[in-house]
Amino acid sequence: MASEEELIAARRKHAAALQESGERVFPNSFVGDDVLRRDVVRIANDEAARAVLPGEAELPPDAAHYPLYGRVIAKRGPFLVIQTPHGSAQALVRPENLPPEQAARYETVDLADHISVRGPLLKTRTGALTVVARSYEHLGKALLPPPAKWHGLTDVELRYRQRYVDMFANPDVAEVFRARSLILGALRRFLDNHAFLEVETPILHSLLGGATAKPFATHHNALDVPLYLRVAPELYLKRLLVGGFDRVYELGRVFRNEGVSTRHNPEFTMLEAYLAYGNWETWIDLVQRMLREVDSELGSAFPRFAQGRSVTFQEPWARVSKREAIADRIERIGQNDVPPTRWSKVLTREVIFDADKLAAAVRELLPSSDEATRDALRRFDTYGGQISALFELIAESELTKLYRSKDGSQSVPVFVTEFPVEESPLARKNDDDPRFVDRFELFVEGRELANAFSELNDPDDQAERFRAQLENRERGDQEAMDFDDDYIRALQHGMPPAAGLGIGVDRLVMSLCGQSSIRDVLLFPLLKPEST
RNA sequence: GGGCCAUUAGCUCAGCUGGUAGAGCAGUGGAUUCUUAAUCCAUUGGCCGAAGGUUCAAAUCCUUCAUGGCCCA
Repeated sequence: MASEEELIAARRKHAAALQESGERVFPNSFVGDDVLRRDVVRIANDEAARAVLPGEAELPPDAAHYPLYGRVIAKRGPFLVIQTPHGSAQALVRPENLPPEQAARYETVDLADHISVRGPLLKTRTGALTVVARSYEHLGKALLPPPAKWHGLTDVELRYRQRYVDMFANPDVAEVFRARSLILGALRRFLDNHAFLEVETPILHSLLGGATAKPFATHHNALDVPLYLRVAPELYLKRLLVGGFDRVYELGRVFRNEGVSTRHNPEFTMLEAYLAYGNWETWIDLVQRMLREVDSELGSAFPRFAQGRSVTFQEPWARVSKREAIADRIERIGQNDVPPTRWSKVLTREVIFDADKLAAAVRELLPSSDEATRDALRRFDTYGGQISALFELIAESELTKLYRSKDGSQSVPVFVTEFPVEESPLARKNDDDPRFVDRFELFVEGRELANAFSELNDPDDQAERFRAQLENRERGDQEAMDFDDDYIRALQHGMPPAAGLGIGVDRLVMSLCGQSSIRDVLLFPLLKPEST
């Protein structure tokens, strides 16, 4: 008997035997004592604490009994290994030491069942802690067989589709999600401590805005209106600045109707925070302090995630304009594996910083460029647009090589500034150079992790930008924003000078926990429906 | 959207230029009962992702499709 059906049949047979013994297959009367259980598991995994346990010979007859309950993950001789949220510990179960009806129930135990034992603690001959079962209780049946104990579950698709199995079969996986929870808590703690108010704004939007992205469309039946799942909470959060909340943040899900990849999931978690009476440079300071605090908290609770990382948050971060980054990238070819580029023939620092010379250089290289490069450079026919395109084409991928820690062993986070006004429809223009907006993006390990800018609070300018978005849409841009009349009205009531920050929380968790795929930091990443 | 790779027992994997499908774990029966992937003996278990094609013969070669992974856009 060993096809899947037969494996299940064997377990159902055990379940039936339990039932006949007078026990429920899925009882619910057990109440755990997690404080004591936690102690047991702590001692089991702490060599110094184990050392003082008595051996079986010196076990006093009145020794205190401790509980151990959870999922049975291995049977070794007379021992059961029991998995708990705090780690694993083992129990020594000798049927002859149990009341007969409990011994009979122990006969029905299968791997992956939930059980509980109570008994004194002792040190085995090999120095391991064991709970000597003086009582045994069945708590719940697993009707399906668990994955192989040694290899765990490695089939990636099965891991994502059956995350519940992945979590108990691969304890490292569960650890990432505990770390994720801590990171979210640390972000909240930092913002709460800096007078930010956590708010919740609508996820169902009737207008498309706050980011340029394709939305998911849905429909409200009773009102008979079309709705979108939000692509960003931005415009609602800024309405709150008008309303008089100086510092707000929202940590929540946004939805973008795009492809999936190692860096993209259609729903992902975004932190957006807004502060009034400050500007984008306020965020340069605050976001460094915030991420360093989060990093430190993670490092103390989960040291393994802080070790061997390719990026450090604790050393000074880099800050460069896109023009400087392009110039650095050209000038440092050959250093630290920065590769050559055909653009080095026409680009020098002088050319990059001169609109006319840059345009001439682009004209020179454009005809011999591939299609993707030509598309990128033609997207915005302006100096700022070309700077932005060149940054993405040649500099962005090299950031981790260009900006390093003091000893060169790790990359550092990089603030990239200088965004053309055309690609920042909600950001305030720079006072000295209106071709650009007051904005940065933060790159960590070459991935865009955060984005911040001074908020546009001039309603007339904002209305202009919305109109430009509508023109983009007429030219076929499916990601263009709607014209939001109510948002303009809000700005007309006066929004204080302000700046906002957005952080891709999933990408932050990826960097902090050393995970290379976004699916490894999402409990249930989007997959195509299982075929039947 | 493009390229490459994968899909064989519940899980993890072998299976050579084509010749009737294998192991470990798990399961079952027994032994053992201080083990650390427990051990020992015996034993069960397969639509070889799906559909076509080539062939005397296909897990193996070809085509298409499905699902997933990695890289690129």
